[in-house]
Amino acid sequence: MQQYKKRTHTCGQLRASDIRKQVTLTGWVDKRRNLGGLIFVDLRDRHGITQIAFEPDRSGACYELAKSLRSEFVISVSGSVVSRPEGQANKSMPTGEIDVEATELAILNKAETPPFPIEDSIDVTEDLRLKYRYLDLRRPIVQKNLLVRHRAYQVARSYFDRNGFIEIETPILMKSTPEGARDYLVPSRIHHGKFYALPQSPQTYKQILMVAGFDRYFQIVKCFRDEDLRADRQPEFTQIDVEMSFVDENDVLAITEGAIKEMFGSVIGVDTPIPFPRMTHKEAMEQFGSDKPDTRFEMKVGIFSEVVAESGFRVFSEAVKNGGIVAGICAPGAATYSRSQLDGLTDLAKTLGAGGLVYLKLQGDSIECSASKFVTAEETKKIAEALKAKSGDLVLIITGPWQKALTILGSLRLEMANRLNLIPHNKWNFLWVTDFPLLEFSEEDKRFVAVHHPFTSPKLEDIPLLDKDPAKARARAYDLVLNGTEIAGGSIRIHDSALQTKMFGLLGINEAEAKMKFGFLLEAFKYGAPPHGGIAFGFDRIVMYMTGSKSIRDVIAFPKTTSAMSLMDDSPSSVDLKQLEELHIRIV
RNA sequence: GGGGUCGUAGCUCAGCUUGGUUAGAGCGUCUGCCUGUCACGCAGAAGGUCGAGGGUUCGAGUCCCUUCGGCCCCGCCA
Repeated sequence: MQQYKKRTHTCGQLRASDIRKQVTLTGWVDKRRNLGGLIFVDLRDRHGITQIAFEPDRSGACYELAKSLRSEFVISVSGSVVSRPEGQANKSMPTGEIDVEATELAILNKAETPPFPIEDSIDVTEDLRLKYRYLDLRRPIVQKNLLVRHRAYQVARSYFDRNGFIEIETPILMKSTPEGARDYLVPSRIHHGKFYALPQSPQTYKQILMVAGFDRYFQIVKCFRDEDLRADRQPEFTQIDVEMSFVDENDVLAITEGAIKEMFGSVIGVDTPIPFPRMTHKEAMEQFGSDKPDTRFEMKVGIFSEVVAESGFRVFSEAVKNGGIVAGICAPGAATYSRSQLDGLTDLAKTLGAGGLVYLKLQGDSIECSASKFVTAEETKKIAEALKAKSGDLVLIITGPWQKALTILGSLRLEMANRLNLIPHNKWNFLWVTDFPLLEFSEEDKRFVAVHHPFTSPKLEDIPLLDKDPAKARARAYDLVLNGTEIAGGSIRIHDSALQTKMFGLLGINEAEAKMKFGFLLEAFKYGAPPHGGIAFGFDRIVMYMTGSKSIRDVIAFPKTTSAMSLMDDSPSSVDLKQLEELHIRIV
């Protein structure tokens, strides 16, 4: 260890107005340029870069020491701020008008050559960045992302505080509950054979906080889900969790809109007009083939089942007869697609679960149909009209059950929009999707499962449907969508013990099981539960959008790979047998 | 669980189709020269378990099998 001079300024701070000041800077050697009799060093900290000049006649002994400097050495440099010679200013740098002419140099730590350069535009594989995350995090662009994240935390906290919300921490070690995502389990040492779970969300706790009378709660909180990963999904992620008492949907939506407006406005200067447009789940599906529609571009889905209900083409008529739909999208200007491109789209549709893909190519007055043997010219004309297709367009048609056919079309819509470059990247399209179905039938489990979660209230007018036709019941649930990504979701909850018990029954959870798994909540509801509802924001995704990142990993300091590994510290990892014994666990 | 794609020098990649001298390039690194560079310049050098294991073959970076890992997607994600 050595004594060294503490910095008087940061590396992004000095300007021409500081000339003749004696200063000390500390930081990392970003670049060194040894011109023989003169050495330049770019010194970097998180605030910026300042050029240090070492001249033999003025710098003396420290010039000799400067010869040994290499990339990423940590140094402390003292000297005077000088103006650069005429014509030598670097206009692309904020500090580019000055140099610090060194008179003292202390090497605080040497460094090995990093496996990749510490700069914004690097071309390396992501696993390397993740393995050396501490070096990746030195890169200005990554630091900027985390600064945006920091600003977003602060704005969110301030907003909810000002609006009367109370920040309360809920347990990380909690009871494992059925329903929903797979839990991460934590074995109990004290209680033989028993396990905690890490929260998928603080859902039950926040509802109980409402029973406790806290009225308005929020928390910026880690959630854990042991499911497969994606570019926008990590096993542990951060939510802004919100719950309010004595509210309806409009109250929650309004608070959320305020939060989003403030966050996007004050963190990245994007003005978001509120209130956001609303669309029912049915509308979203039937127009965009998605429950999180990207409305930055049109190419809406069109359903034309009635046009082809009597078609001689059995694929069409049978689909309608079986209660399904025939629908399509119109890709503008894609009639030039080659056979192999169309085969590629057909393959894509099939991997998404379609039986096949029928297409129409419109060129001039003629319409070429891939099923022209069976589909009449009259029918193709009507289909083209239904989708408002023009000459030069390509129509893609999918048949099948409502949900499935529309979902596939939704994927094709995004695929074609990407291929045809139809997505304007400067738009911020926020959108509420409401009136989700309450339940959906799980073929895997042969029972109904909650679309949102088991505590979501049905729409009041749909409560009678719970007995007659549960699949038709709609939920008091809402999702906030930004440019085709769900960034928040919530609902008005059930606050009545009897209705909650009924809901569990519909989900195939019998009374004994409900009591065992959720007894504490049902019990709490018996002691004066206020009507309540809330929402949770996908914080990482929001920051991803704010920073223009392509992956959630770019806005998380220490993310995991798509196989849920941390390459830097190599977790998960094996543990000592002794640890397992203490936990009464054996690996099989 | 499934599909796609990638893995060769510190890094980014070429070589693989059609097996055959000593596996190449750029960047970086190291050494020398160089007093106004900022992608410094010039000259030279070092640097490889071709992800791992097995197989076919006289011979494998190249062909086959298995496996590990990265990324994207489907399923999954109340």
